[in-house]
Amino acid sequence: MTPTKNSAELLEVEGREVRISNPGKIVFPESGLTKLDLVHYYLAVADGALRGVANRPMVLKRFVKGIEEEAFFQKRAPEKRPEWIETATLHYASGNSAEEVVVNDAAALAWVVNLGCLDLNPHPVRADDLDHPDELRIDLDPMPGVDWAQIVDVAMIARDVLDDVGLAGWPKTSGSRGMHILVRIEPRWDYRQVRLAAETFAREVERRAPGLATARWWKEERGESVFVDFNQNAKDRTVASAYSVRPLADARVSTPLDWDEVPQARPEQFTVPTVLERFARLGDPHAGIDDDAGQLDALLALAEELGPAEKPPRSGDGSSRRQSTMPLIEIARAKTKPEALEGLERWKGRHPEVVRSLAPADVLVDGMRGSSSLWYRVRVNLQHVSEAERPEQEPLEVDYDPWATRRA
DNA sequence: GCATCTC
DNA sequence: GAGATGCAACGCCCC
DNA sequence: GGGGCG
Ligand SMILES: [Mn+2]
Ligand SMILES: [Mn+2]
Repeated sequence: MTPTKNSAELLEVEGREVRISNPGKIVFPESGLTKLDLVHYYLAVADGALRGVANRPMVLKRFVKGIEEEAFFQKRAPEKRPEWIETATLHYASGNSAEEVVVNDAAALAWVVNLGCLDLNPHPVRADDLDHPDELRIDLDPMPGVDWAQIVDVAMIARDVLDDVGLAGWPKTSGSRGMHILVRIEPRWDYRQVRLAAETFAREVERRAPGLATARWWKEERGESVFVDFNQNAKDRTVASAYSVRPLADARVSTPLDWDEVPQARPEQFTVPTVLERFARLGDPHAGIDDDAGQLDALLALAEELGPAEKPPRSGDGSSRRQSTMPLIEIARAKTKPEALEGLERWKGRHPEVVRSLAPADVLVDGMRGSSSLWYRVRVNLQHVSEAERPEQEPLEVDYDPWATRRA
């Protein structure tokens, strides 16, 4: 008799057999959570987790060596898969397509967790209508330095705006630093229209909460505010779904809330162990999310009323680069964050008088996705520096060329 | 994590 | 049989 | 076609 492979666990889930390889493998070194712990978590909250992903194609984000190692994305469903795994084929403007996994039951949930999936990232459409989202997603992204209280303030204002345009919002922590508000809509509008509705919504939140929230695309225009990331509603963009475990040391969960919990909630309260207990006690606050579907007419009418968003100024010279609305200079590009920040410190040393007038949000440090690896860029917004004192763009403090090897 | 390719 | 490799390539807006 | 954004 051939024994089943060394150290695998065969689970029976709703009459289907799911093999969990390396069940004792540690996924979260700090909290000690194993693969099998995560399978048990997802099965315990399956009613809620499936409400977030059922009938939706999803991108697989696989942490096959735990959260400390880099994950990879996989759009196409593995060719070898149980016959009960459902899929949907997405088509792109390029002519390419991808047959993505659709998780519709607890067994499929266990199967994707075994593949190394942690957070689940479904599209805002259902498999039976891939061109018309049934979910508008309000993605509240705090810029650096923004505290939780400000996110809550923006969320409550967002709720007022939703109310005014006749829509119901379902709030959850993102599991990272921000919040998501899900809005169930009738699948009557295409991606372009849903995104326009989301952008209009974002502009209205900014109008009602100036300084707290922003709908500005360019980072240097945002300041210390909550970015209402309307672009998350574009085609081929996904969001971590309800009850997703995020790849942070404390195993935080994107946790559905009731609106009356929002003011008191803190993201770090909701982790795999605490959400297990909470779900057993309260069930899913989003249980009613599919009972009603809203209309985008009011938001699209407002879009018409407001007209196009303010366009950035034409670049005066002949260069084909966007001209920033802000006096922005680039300081450094480097392979690592410390290297980039050293460059920033040297620059500060040379311009002490300028540093005194900089606001925290005037220093922009971004991780950039290069051809293969990550690199870092530092920019400074000189808006608070008097024109006479503004240093010119200088040669970069550190100059890393992320394409150096491949361009040759 | 796993199928697949190469030695 | 052991070891290496691939697993995404988008979409949007503006020069 | 590329930069910036996610
Ligand atoms: Mn977000
Ligand atoms: Mn976002």
